[in-house]
Amino acid sequence: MVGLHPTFEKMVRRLERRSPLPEADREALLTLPHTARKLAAGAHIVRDGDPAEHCCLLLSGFAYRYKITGEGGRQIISFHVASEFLDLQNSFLGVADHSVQMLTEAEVALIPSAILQELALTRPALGRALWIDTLIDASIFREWVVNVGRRDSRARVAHLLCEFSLRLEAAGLASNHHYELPMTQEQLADAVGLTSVHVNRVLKQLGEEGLIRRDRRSITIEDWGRMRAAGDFNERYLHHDAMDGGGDRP
Amino acid sequence: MVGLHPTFEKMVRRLERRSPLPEADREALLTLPHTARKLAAGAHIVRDGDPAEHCCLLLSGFAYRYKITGEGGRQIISFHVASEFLDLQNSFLGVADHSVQMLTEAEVALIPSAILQELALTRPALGRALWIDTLIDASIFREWVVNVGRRDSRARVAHLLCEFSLRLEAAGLASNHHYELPMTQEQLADAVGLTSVHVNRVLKQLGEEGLIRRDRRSITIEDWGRMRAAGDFNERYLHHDAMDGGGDRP
DNA sequence: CGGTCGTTTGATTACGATCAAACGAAGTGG
DNA sequence: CCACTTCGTTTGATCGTAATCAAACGACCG
Repeated sequence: MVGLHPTFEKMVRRLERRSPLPEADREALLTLPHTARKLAAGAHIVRDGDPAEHCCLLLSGFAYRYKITGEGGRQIISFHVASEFLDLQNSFLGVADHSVQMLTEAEVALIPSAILQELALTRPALGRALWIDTLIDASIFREWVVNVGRRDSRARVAHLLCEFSLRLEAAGLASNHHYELPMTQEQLADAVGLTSVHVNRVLKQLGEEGLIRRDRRSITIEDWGRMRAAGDFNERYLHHDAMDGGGDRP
Repeated sequence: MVGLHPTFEKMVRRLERRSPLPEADREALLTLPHTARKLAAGAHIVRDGDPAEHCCLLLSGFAYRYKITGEGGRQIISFHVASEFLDLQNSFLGVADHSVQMLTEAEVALIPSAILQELALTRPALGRALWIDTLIDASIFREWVVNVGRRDSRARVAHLLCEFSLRLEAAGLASNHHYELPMTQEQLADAVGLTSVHVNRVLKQLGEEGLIRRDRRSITIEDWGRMRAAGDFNERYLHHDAMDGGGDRP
């Protein structure tokens, strides 16, 4: 470990937004033993069925999780931006039940699962913060079940674009509902359970309706109110607002 | 609290299957302060938007989580059987982002979130066991995203029936792939993102193919191998096999 | 300047939704 | 005990959204 990547501090700040950390815990996170690695777009960090030996912190770039069905279809399960843990999910459960792949060129820090578990279980405040982090992931999964299960194509795509807008903004990668989509329409399609052809048509329609403007892969949500309505989007599930969790007794 | 409901012990055994607990932790779980309550089918234990003050252990019966879309559609997000916690998900995140409703008449134990959090954070082995519990929930959510996102109607229904078979068996409520479905076809439909009419047709077809036999709401999976194939079902995501989590260092 | 990958558009198909109605089982009250 | 109601299941007919098949177009790269 040579020189600490600045994203570590971003990660700590992100965790602290939910649950304050004592100085010692912050320090423990910043001195986490790890191996930094640079990965090309498309590289896998975990494959379905792998033993989960290390947990992966995304230092830069984007990644996504997915599963492949028996028919060969791909369903993308979540997207991740820098400063997020890719694998707290798998690392407590011996074997990975899904794959994680880089969406763009990216840097990651591999942290031995055992070390992170040790920290999470012996430092209550840190345990709480990390637990909340995985619960928010789970909350997003739930919303995605709803998205692919009960919304029509227009709403699905609009919903995803709204989610990106808020998550990228929180990560400092978007402002004024304007951002660069780091993925192809095919990947978008695999996230919302449609075909890329149909996603393309929906994007076109959203443009014609004046809800979004596109230029290459940059997206601008022109009318947030109508877009929220189109996507049946309610940001509560992101739990971006800080959190006391109803937990600290008076 | 008068007399301990036997399901508490079942819950402890369930948690221990994943991560062994010291006697003190087991004791702490069994002496958890709580309010027992009997609920009618259809009663809500949490509503979307409620503050999450207590965590709910299901003592008997069945329950499910769901969200309602702006269009009025309902998506069921998970089902739960006795001895499962209904609300570890919400209880660390101040506000519930989905509703939980009883599928059948049921008994529940309401446990103050703060108490459970306290235990989970100060007792490492217990924290680990509960954390794994929520991670398995999350794993099921991921599989459901795949199910509704990328499988056709026959596979979706078959998959859900396979999942029930294993989960009910683990809970002692099924054997030989035979069990009583505790829900209507409409609820089934809302879980797989189809209409009840179509679910009915799929069930009929699965029967004609000799994959299942039905009598009222009892289901028998006649040919587990073909049913698994039909549902593209791989039980790994249930993480029923015990677990060391790759975590305990040698 | 090809060559590859992703986007865009068109034509046709098909799966599951919707609308509608009959049927069956369980529960209620006269 | 039998009408009567209610809720869930089953079946049929038609409709519509998104999939599929196919091809052209555009951007970026070696």
